[in-house]
Amino acid sequence: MPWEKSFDESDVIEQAMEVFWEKGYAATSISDITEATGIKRGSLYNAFAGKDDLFLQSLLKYDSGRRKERLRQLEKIDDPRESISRFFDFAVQRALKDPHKKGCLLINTALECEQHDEEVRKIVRDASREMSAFFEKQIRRGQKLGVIPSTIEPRETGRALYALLVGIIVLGRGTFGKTALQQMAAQAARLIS
Amino acid sequence: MPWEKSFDESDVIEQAMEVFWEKGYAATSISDITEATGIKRGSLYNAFAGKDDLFLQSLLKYDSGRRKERLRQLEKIDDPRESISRFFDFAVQRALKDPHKKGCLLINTALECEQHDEEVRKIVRDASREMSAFFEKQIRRGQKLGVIPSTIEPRETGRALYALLVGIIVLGRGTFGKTALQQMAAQAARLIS
DNA sequence: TCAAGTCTTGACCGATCAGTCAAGACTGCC
DNA sequence: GGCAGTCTTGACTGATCGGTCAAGACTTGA
Repeated sequence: MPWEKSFDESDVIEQAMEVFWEKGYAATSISDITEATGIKRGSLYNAFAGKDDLFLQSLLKYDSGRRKERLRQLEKIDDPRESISRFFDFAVQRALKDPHKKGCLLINTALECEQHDEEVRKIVRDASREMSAFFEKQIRRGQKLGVIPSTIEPRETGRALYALLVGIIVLGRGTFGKTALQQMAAQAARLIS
Repeated sequence: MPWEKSFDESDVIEQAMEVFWEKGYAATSISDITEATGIKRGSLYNAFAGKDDLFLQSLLKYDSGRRKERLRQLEKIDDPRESISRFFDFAVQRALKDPHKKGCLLINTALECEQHDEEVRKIVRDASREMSAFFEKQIRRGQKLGVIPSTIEPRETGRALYALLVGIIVLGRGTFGKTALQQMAAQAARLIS
């Protein structure tokens, strides 16, 4: 039998993801990725179909390994108000901690959608819908539990919470500092009270 | 005296702006711009220092000609609640009308800040601060007029309104349709009541 | 009429882009 | 040991990138 690959494809995808995340798809070259991973050009093309494919794999990994995983964790929290506020806190913390201010790969990708094919766009679209559905679900749960007023419209407010979150993540990439981001995040609570 | 330029620099900047706005800085080539404007390569470099400069001019024109102009119009409106809601309505209308779903050039640029120099970053940062200051000012005005509750914190809420607006503009670029965007925009009113 | 000076044009530059490929390195089966 | 088959490597491709430049077109003042 043949020679085994000298690298783990999943590791390479993870490292490529970091590069795409930081620089964006258009501004990332294959050379950037070979430098970041140490994998030589030919080996990279032996393992992946091309730049598109590498990006797609990166996005899929981000979507299932980070976004969906986070949703799963937050859904475990008993108080839905807390699961909502924790989401905002996490976004603020991540923005403050990340020295590269990368934001969210899915949101970054949404803003360069023109450059991608339908498969990538669908991932972004589905992720977005799942996110606002998460907020909607938490609101409905809170209303059943009696901790969120029944006058609140779950769908409308869920979508607004998601838009607010997206705005905070975008503005966290440079413009605003700790205080401002925390103030924005705190206002989320007012949308569900 | 010499030969006059056969084109209006301001027109060229306007057309270049459209290209940068639609495709982003990294994905836009000089050839894209020569095709869009009809100006030959050499003439373009005779009039502008390079791609960076052309982008800077485009961004400056967008910032002063569109963003600031819009703020000036909205500040004329008597009822500050209406001037706020009009801003959200405008963002939704623009997203629905624009077939290219370009969003906002300043926000798009904020997400590719790594590729730009300090001058561009400063424009983006200042614009962002001016935007949240606008919302804050309208809230203070509304409180003086007695149409916005005095319990609302102007700075915090102003910033949240801006984040919500940014989120709507970003999500307007593909993911959500008319109904969803209008629902998000409608929730802005709940932050100031 | 012509010299001075700017604008236009398209060929051209080196660098870099995404992607290819042949030659050699290596592993495991026979 | 040797063959089959895959992986690695780095040189290579043609296309395109941002940017330059010399030659010609044109306008104006003298």
